[in-house]
Amino acid sequence: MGRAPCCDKANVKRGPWSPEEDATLKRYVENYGTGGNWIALPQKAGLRRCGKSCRLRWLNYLRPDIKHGNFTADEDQVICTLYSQLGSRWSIIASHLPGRTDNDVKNYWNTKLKKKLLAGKLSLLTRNNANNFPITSSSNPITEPSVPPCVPKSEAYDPHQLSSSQLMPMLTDNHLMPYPDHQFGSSVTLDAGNNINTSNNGSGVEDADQVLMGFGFGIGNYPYDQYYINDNGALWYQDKAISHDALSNCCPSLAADSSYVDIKPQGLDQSTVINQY
DNA sequence: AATGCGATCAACCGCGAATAC
DNA sequence: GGTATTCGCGGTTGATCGCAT
Repeated sequence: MGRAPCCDKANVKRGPWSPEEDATLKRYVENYGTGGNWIALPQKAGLRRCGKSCRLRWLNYLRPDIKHGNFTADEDQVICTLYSQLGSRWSIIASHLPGRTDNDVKNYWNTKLKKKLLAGKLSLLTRNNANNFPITSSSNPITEPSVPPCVPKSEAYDPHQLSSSQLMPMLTDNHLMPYPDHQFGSSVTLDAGNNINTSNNGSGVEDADQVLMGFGFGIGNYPYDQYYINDNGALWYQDKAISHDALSNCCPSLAADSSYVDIKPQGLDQSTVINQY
């Protein structure tokens, strides 16, 4: 047996809302509220609409203090930063932008912001703005390292946009050190205070684009799905760490960052790096 | 002026989560 | 504890608009 439909599709109107319908819905919600039941609302309000349609119309268009269009540079940066850390959690991203709806942010990202980034016209995740969000690590940093914020600590860092062809040489075996016992993954959750928490999920798998974007590398199609970047800037792929030499070749200012952990000459293993730095 | 096409964005759909019974 | 109902979310669709040809 399939899922019961939320309304009688044959008897509800679909498509764009008329000004009269908008006025009816607005008047009803302002006078009586939703009553905690969107499904029953259209009948009470005298609308031939599905309850879900009413809810969407109210939340995305009619409710007070909604802003449409004209995203600012600051808002761009917030969206990029949070997307790099959370992925397509549009409702959470929108909650950091007063007056913006998840639908608006999603549309803006899909139609404009993504293209801006691909064209290299927008920088991603500086350390300063990364620290503006209430992101905390929820678990033991040794066994369950956090992913975001995954940027080095120096204030002098400028985000880089690297093409895949620039990045790939960093990720070849010639530049990697093997640590076969360690693989990490993470998940992102919200706590009761609506703070973003990251934690290990045990899978050892990350979305490569997401973390690389968080590191300032821009969007690309990287054929890698297992890596970890620690809070101090050590960049790992699968169970290996990228060498300082490799990083110097394609991302000099990041390699020059004094807080970047160059583990190769020191012969450190991953847990030591995480413990010490 | 007519047509084609890409960009935009409002709206819909289906699913999982949360809640009610 | 199980089932039904509702909510909220993210992915997708399709109508509309503006621009190029």
